[in-house]
Formats: sequence, structure tokens, C-alpha cells
Amino acid sequence: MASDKVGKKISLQTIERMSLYRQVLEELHRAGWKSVYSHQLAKMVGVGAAQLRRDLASCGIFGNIAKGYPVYKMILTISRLFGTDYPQNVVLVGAGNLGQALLSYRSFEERGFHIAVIFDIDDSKAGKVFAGRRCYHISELETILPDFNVTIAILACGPQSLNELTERLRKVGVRSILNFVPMQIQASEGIHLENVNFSAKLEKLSFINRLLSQGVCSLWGSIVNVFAVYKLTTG
Amino acid sequence: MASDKVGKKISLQTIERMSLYRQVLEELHRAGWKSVYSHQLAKMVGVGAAQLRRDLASCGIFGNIAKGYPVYKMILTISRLFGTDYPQNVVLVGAGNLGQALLSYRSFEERGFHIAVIFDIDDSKAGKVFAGRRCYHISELETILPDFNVTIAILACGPQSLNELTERLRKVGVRSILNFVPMQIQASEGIHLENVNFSAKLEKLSFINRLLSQGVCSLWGSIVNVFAVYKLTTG
DNA sequence: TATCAATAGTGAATATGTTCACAGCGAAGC
DNA sequence: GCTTCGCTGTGAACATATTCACTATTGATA
Repeated sequence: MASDKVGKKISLQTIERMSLYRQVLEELHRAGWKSVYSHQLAKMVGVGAAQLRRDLASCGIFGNIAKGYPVYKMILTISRLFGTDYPQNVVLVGAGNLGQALLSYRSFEERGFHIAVIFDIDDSKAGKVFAGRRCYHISELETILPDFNVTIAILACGPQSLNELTERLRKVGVRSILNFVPMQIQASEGIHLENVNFSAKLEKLSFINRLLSQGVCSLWGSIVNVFAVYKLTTG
Repeated sequence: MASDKVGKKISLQTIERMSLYRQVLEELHRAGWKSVYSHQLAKMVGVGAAQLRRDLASCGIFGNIAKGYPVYKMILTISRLFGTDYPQNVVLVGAGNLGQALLSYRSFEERGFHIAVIFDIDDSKAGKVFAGRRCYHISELETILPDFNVTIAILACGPQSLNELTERLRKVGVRSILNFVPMQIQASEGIHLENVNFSAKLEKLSFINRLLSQGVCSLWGSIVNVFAVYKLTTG
């Protein structure tokens, strides 16, 4: 691969685990821990100790060989890694049930994400204030949004014209989208898309439940051994 | 590994992609498509054609070599695979903002998941009906829940006593939990836990944005080449 | 200061996941 | 019937991720 030699690599899977580590580290910090061993933290998060050490090392976080890892310093370092050491504005599109729930979701503010402004396609919502944040009509996106210096958008709107909306957001500076709408958006160049799909999660759980309850499989880490899948799929 | 010979294997990553395939297939079905080629479907979902064919084959789904894959039959087969070919009841714990938003989340019903009953720790919510579903006090869990034949629970409650709650759910037949609470639950034997962590998703996006905007990295699939991570973490 | 017990960091081995590339098939046209 | 085209299914190659296992080091203790 062309870029093999250009620098250290961090897997995005590692980044996702860093969020978990940070979450648990905050609890430890509140509980007064000053330092923690890899096997302790690993057990609390539910990963292997070796993997934890590798993840941390790949992010430039190193521990003391006798005292373990410094709790508070790690939290700061991980925040800087994420770019959340200072609060940033994000924009919410869609002030329906889910959007309003997200407005009152505490963890966003705690993690440095401030939903600063809302847009909705519904005329009756434009002009209203939800949980302290003003809602504008989506047609005002181009005039209002640039003032807020936003690079992340959260989509919790209806499924209409998502590709067009994505393109409009990109043109006013949005680089990443967290999409709660259960519909595939065509990946547009220069936009990083992250989908949250509740139903897909439930389907995964349902799949596991069904197989486990029929006694036809066992779980080996992330691999499922299937004994009777043909019975199920050829009926 | 001991179970190498016992059967076919399906990766849980494949299962997650099956949800995406199904989502797009439903759109195609509504649009009147009878069959679809792997490269067409793959492009719509945003995966490689080879991977799509492998995923389908590993789930026992095979196409016609000249006509491609049958759209409607695939939808049915995937539903059976998930065990969602008939509706199933699920239980919601927590009728706060997020819980109520989930109650009106259309895709759950469309995908065969019916939130049949709610529990909350708040006395003032017990006895009320939210979006047609009755809410009971959490203390009634053991007397009420068994009537509903539920194996999947959705947690959208406060972060108190989650481990205890998990154990109580397990004792009345719950096998899997979809956890929206931003706190690590200690994995209990016999329960499959799936965490939904909005903040972690935003942190991932923020990480990507920061690196891209500083021009210090490039994205190669799921791997990030980092040029300047040490500058960030040793300050 | 010397000794000891336990951990961090990491090369190597293993396990898993994705992509390539092609044999072989099936439908349609002539 | 024969040919042609383009697709599926899959072995093999490649890429990535995780785990093992060991060395060097640290701070504590006496």
C-alpha cells in the first residue's frame, strides 16, 4: 500500500475502544483512583489486557511499569486525541421525538459536544426554542449555519432528500455526519458518515437469541458456529 | 480451536451487514425490482461486491448466475435468519426523553419488534400509558414481565444499579440487552449485551475531523495513518 | 544497596476479515 | 445447437486484528 511508510497507524476500532476506556477512566477518576493497571482497566471494559496496552501504545499513551497508567492524565490525553478538550458546536437536523431526546442527552455536553442550533423542515417548529436551542427552517441552513462554526451534523429527520441535505451541509463546512435516519446515504466525497441503526442492533440480538435458544450454535468471540442454518434458509 | 469442525461459521460483522442489505432490499422491493446483481446491491450499500457475495453465501443465500439475486426471497430469508419473520415483544426500561422517542420509532415495528411494556423507576410514571404502551413501576418487573414472553430488553433509564437490573431481567427470561445508558455493564453470564453509545460515535467523528483538518493523516479504509500523534499526546 | 515481585511494551504467532481472480454456469441471440 | 456474454461462488492471496509470551524495568522492601 502506497502509504505504508508514512507514519504510525491507528485503527478506527482502536479509536472506538478509546471511548470506552475514557468512559471507565472517568468513573475511576471520580472514585479517586490515581493510577490503574492494564489488567484492571481491561477487565472493567471487557477487553484483553494485551489489547488495551496495544491500543494505548498506538495512541502514544504509556504507563509506568510499576504503577500502571495514570488515570487523570490519560483522560486528558484521550480528550486531546478526540479533539474534545475544548467544547465544539454541532448542529441537529430534525426536532422530532428523537431529535428532542438528543437535545436533552447529558453525555453530549459532558463529552464536549454542544448542540448549538437546530433545523427542521416543519414550518410550525421554525422559530421555536427546544431545550434552550433555537430551531430554524431548513431553508435557512445556508444563511444561519456558517455563524456556528460547525463541522459535525446530527441527522434525526425524515428520510426525504437525505443526499441533497448531505450535500448542502457539506457546502457550509460540515465534514462528518452522525446519521440516525434508517436509510442509506450515498457516501459523498469529503464527508465522513457514521450510521446509527437501532433496528440493526435489535436484529443482531434477535439472531443471537434465536440461535442460542435453539441450541444450534455457540458463540466463539465474534464468530458464530452454525449447525443448522441450511434448515432455516432453504425452507 | 475446538469447534473448528462442527459447522459453518457466520461472523457477527456479516450479520450487521445483513441488516443493511435488507434495508436496501426493501427499498428495491418497493421500487419493483425482482432481482439484483451483487455489484448493484453492493454499490448501494457501500461494500465490495465480493464481500456481499461472501456474506450472502455464508448465510445460505445463493443467486442465479444469470439473473442475480431474487429480491423478495432474500428479504424473507434474512428475516428468518434474524428470527424476525414473526413479530416479537420487547421490553423498554425507562420512559424518559429517549425512551419515549424509542416508543415512536417506526422502524422497530416495521422490522418486527414491538415494545409491549415499559418499566420506570419513577412513581409518577407508573400507571401511565405512553404511545399506547403501559408503564409499570420497576418493582413490578418480576410479576408483570413474564406475561409478555420477552427475550430482548431495551435500557434507556438512569445509570443507577444497572448490574442489578440486568440480573433481574435475566431471571425473568431476558437473553439480550440493547443498552442506551452510557455506562459499562458488567457482562453477566447468559446475557448478550449490545451498547449504543452516541457520544462515542461523535468522538470518533471528531477525531477524524481534527486529523483531516490538520492535514496530518489520511484515511485508508479503516486505518488512519498518523503523522503527528506524538505532538498531540506528549504536550 | 541488593533483592524481589509484578507489570509495561512488543516481536512473533495466530486468528480473522477482505479482496482478487478465475472456473464454470446459464440465459439469450442467432 | 452453438456461441457469446457476464454473472456467481469460491480457493487463494492478502490485509488486518488479536493474543501470546517474554524481556527489561520499576518501585518496594529490608
